[in-house]
Amino acid sequence: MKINPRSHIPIYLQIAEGIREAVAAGVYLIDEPLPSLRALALEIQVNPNTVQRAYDELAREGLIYSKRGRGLFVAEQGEESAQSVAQQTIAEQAVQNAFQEGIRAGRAAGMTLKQLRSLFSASLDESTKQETKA
Amino acid sequence: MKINPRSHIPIYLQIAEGIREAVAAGVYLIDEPLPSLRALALEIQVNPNTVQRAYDELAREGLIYSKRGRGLFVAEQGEESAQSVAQQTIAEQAVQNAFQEGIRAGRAAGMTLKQLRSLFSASLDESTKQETKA
DNA sequence: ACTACTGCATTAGATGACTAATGCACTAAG
DNA sequence: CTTAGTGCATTAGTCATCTAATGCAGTAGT
Repeated sequence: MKINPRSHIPIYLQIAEGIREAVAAGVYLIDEPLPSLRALALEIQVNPNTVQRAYDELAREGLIYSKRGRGLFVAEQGEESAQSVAQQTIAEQAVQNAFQEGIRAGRAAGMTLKQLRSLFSASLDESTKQETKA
Repeated sequence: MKINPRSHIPIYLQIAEGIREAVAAGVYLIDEPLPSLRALALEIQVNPNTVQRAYDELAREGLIYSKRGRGLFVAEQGEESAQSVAQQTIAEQAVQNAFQEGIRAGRAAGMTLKQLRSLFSASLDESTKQETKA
């Protein structure tokens, strides 16, 4: 798993995404153990609490479950859930943060919801254009 | 001007919006003085620095200009800018920048356009909710 | 010059998000 | 029972954002 400590995206969200992708890819199977807090923390050179927070996030999503003293495991609906939601929740946080920042700025500037929606569509068009010239 | 100190929207942005609306409504005319920092601060029961920050924001947008020792004044393009474009040019860029950042992050994570639109709607709901609480 | 107003700069306090340090409680193998 | 592993709770440190306290510097009327 690759972690960028200098990213503006919080480490715990990067970790969560990494696990989510791995589960979706079938690296960890249902009811099989995930890397322990300390093991993963050691691997990516971060505090176990940060890994814990990532696992908390995934547990809140129902992707995994934990047994005290045992370890962390992929939940029943974990794999499919990870596949469908997959890379949605890392962004669900990061993307929504960006969106809300824009919304906040817009509303503070007196924009209506309609205007904001219009701007979003325009932004979407802009982005999809640029995508083809890569 | 109505200010909600308990809103999640920073006070200085609320003030900026209030001034912007007033300028757009023709309450303050071109090259006419705006309320002084302290006067406005006293009126809405807030620190002059907070008002200053609001005026800084508007000055950065080109809506107003300041003369040290004299006061703050509506810029030439201030009124029209506030009416038609203002909330749709400078602010538009800021908003679109935020949106596109979110879109970029989302697409990098493999999201579809549909998912992005859904997330945007969710963000919009979130933002409008928090606006009314207390 | 004095005075009373301006905007502005510097500094500090309050709050929230993120990460780390440390220790507790539980489980299982020996 | 001891031990080495587990997850988890508590606390603290760091950083950015927002707001306030205070003082400086410019302008104009008297």
